[in-house]
Amino acid sequence: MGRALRGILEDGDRLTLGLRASGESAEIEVRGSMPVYNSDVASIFERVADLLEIEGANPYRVRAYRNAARTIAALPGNIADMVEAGKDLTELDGIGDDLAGKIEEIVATGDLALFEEIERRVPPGLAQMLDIPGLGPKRVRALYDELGVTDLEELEEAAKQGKIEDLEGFGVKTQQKILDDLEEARGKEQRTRLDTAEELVAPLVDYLRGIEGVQRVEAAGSYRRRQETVGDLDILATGEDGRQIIDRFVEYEDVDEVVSEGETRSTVLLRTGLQVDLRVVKEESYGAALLYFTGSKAHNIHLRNMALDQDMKINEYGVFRGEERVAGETEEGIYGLFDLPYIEPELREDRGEIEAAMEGKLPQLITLEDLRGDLQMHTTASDGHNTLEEMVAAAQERGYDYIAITDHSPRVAVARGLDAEHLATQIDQIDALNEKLDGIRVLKGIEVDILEDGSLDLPDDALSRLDVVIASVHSGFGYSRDKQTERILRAMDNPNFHILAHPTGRLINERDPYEVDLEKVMRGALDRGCYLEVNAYPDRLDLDDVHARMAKEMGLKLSISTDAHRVSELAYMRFGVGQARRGWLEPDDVLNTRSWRDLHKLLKR
DNA sequence: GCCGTTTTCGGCCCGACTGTTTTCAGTCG
Repeated sequence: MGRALRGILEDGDRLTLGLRASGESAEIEVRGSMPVYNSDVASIFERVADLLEIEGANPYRVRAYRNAARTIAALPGNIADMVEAGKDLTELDGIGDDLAGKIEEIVATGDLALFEEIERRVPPGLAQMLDIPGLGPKRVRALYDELGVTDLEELEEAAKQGKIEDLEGFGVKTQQKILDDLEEARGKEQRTRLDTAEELVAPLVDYLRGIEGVQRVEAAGSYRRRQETVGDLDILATGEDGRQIIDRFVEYEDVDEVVSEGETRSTVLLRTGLQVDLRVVKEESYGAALLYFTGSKAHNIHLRNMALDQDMKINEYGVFRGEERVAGETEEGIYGLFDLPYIEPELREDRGEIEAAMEGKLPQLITLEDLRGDLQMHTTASDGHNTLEEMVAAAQERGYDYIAITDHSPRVAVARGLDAEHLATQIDQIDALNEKLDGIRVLKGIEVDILEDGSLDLPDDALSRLDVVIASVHSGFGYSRDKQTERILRAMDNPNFHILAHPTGRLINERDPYEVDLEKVMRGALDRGCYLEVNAYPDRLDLDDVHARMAKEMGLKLSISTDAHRVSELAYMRFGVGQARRGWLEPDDVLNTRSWRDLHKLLKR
């Protein structure tokens, strides 16, 4: 097995499954069948970049590896399949002849000779030291050269012995900070889910707006781009006296530690450990600062390069031609300078949005208001917390034209799934309810389990009575990619199957997606007249943005549904819409933007 | 290592804050 991939596979299911399938030694089985994923290639390139940087290599060469890693990680399709199909990899952003060759090498061998070569010169443990805030490539290099530190353990040892403070460019404070950060890293922090971030942002933004002299406050960064998780919160405020605003900011009651504070920016840690960066600019720079602080970094760099081509310069204060300030009040004004329409924050990932804007081909992104119904929710009949009537009342309040009630099937025993008999009872209840209702239609549905062999967990004659059949995988997460893919396609063969729910099964920060060939699943859905779901539940967001876009490009329509288990969760729709927008989806790409009449036609197979 | 309506060579985004520096390097976003 490739050395570089060993770390990735070690604790995953793939290795175990390979063993089970063949009964042979792991070495042979894994080498013969081991697929290479985009994340494998991206992670090798990232690690090469880290080590090259520590080595003091040309920074632009380092950047080339990072750009390539980013490009590959964001590809909807599988890079190994592209190699197999003989596609020209140099057509990808930031991939030239050299990197194309290296990708082919990784796909063919699972490994990269260059990577092993660098690892012989630079201890690989040094790369982890880059994750310590305040330690960059130069300092890591110095720690290695001067003290012989090669990994985090030795780093801690050196700091405890007080060896670091004596190094040139280091001091007592730096040494103590390293110790503190190592301690904190043991608490294992991860990125914060978007819904958690929302809870923290709202009161903080309120507080900032209440500070004297503050004109505007906006949460920017990945939060504004509606990324599924945020690494930190970037908040922009406008006002004349930055120092005064920052003095009040660091007094916010939830601040645990002030990392830095200056005239225009400050970084603090909240008690949850979440980092918050506040940037204060004058009102005239609002647009430029919002653009800068919203990112993504790649989007900004792209724009700044366009500015350079036209002898202009973009920074967080405005756009300048020589000394003259030519824009900066609004984001629209800055985009307008380049003859571009406004680009929505969710698109700003440098995944082709600037090119699309130039050609006038930006998508008209779906909004919350476009949705006319919600196609997945649960009631007390299975594992929901509210009754059928309560869910319907809440949906009416949201102004929906229809909702689908989709309780679990029997297989999900913990959820007290409905058998055919209980389902029949619910069908009668819904029929009776619809008689009385005005302005909303309750669709009879189910979230039926896809069993191990790809059959569905309820008899066809029960399923055929329903308006909407959502099917999903709740077991057999460890199946091989091929087996999982076949299982799902087989389930879709059932003519009652409408929508595949949470298609990868991932739980953000908790469970990785199961192995499945999504492209094949999507192709299969297209062929059979089935659809996939963007599950809006903030722990799931499944499909994610990249795969939602992949579906759109294949012409496959998706539903956006909350999977609500209580009335309050119907409001999760905003998270699903955020992912859909990041995936470039327009109203027409989404099933439940349609009237029930039109949706009903689409569900006929 | 990539890339090209000015370039196949010579560029490659830009500024704030900290700590250790006495004029700035390193890091970060």
